[in-house]
Amino acid sequence: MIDATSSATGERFAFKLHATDGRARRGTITMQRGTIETPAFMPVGTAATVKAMKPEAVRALGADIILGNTYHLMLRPGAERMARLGGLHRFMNWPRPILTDSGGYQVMSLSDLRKLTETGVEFRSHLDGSKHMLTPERSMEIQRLLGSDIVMAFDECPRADRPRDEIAQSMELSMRWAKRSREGFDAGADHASRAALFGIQQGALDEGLRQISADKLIDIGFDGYAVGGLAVGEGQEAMFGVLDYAPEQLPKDRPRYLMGVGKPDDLVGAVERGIDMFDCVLPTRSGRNGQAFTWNGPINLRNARFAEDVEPLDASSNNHTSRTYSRAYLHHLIKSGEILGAMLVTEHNLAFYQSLMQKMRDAIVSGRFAQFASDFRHKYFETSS
RNA sequence: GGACAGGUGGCCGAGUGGUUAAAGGCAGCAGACUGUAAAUCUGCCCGCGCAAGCGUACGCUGGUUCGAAUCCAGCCCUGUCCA
Repeated sequence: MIDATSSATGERFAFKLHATDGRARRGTITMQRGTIETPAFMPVGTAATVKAMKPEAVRALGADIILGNTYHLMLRPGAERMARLGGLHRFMNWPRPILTDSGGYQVMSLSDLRKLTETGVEFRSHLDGSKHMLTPERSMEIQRLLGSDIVMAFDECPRADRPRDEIAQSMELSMRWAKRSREGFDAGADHASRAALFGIQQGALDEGLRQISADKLIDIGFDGYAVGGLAVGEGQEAMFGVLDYAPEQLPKDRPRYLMGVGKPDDLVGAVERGIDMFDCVLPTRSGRNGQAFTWNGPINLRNARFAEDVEPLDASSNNHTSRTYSRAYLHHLIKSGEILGAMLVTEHNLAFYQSLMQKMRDAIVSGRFAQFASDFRHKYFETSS
């Protein structure tokens, strides 16, 4: 039984639902390093940094939790070294909760550099070609050495366009790995008494496979449940199709985490369907590439139309950067390859994402989520500003 | 005045007889990015045309040749050096 047991310094993991509106949920996750207001967006900090952002600035924008990555940190600086340095939180000066991905995504994204077997995955480092074995047990150990608060089970994230029998086999493998992840996590008793473990549902676009996967995960028992294997090229319509049933296949009293999603309109549609947590590289990566998210849709600040646009990105924002620097200036910085351009647009995008989550949380509490979603889409998909 | 070196598409710069509307880079104009191998990647980039295609192009003028950015002559210009 995976209960939200207390330890000496407070609750290990507790999820409380405060309000629902349709299928949308408003809740709070309480952990020793802090609370997480849901629906939550978690900025991605793969290599012990939310790129172009100081951690204190990430926090100031409203993030309660960020992501780290097992695979990348295993290669550099190394899990054992990280442990000697006092763990990821101290290392990067982020004292709040950190969720670490298990390396499962790299099984797909680095598919040319790895060999997959029942035991696990042998990676050839994209940095120096050295060989590294990642198994469910080793992934759990690395995440323990990092000092992760929310540990993700080690899974295989297949492309959604694979044939059904391949998807089925992959899902079954991920479920066997989920069991081994559970056992590996529990073996690190001291860490397990402070951290949480999430399972990851697979099954691509197949409702039956998704159900089997959910049942197996529930049988193993996790603190939270992720919907994995989406936003990997299937398109929003297909993704929403899965989200019409997948969240309800998972326990109501546990957080549901949609991994790797997404665009602002993806987030709205997913919250609408019962998702509580998200992470995505889009606000940070797009920020570095000159794309800014606005309430009137995304804009590409490289475009010539912004060269003399004195308007800020969002005059109504409570974020200083968003309402201060002109589009013309950001256009100039991005086109010039100046570091500050990446920093400012990243900050704006993260502020926009956190603001979007805050608005969704407020809308759920006040029972007007459907109206909010409708208004959001109306503005977002109108002709852009 | 003389000796070398050189003048290529917005810029830099390959190309030394046909496969060249002319490599590559930059700049420019767009697009993409979803558990980060990404401050990255892709497309367009002489004019007209939806296109097939047509027209104009490698300092200028003339010549050699079936064919010239490429060879020859004269001229103009730039750089370095010598007087």
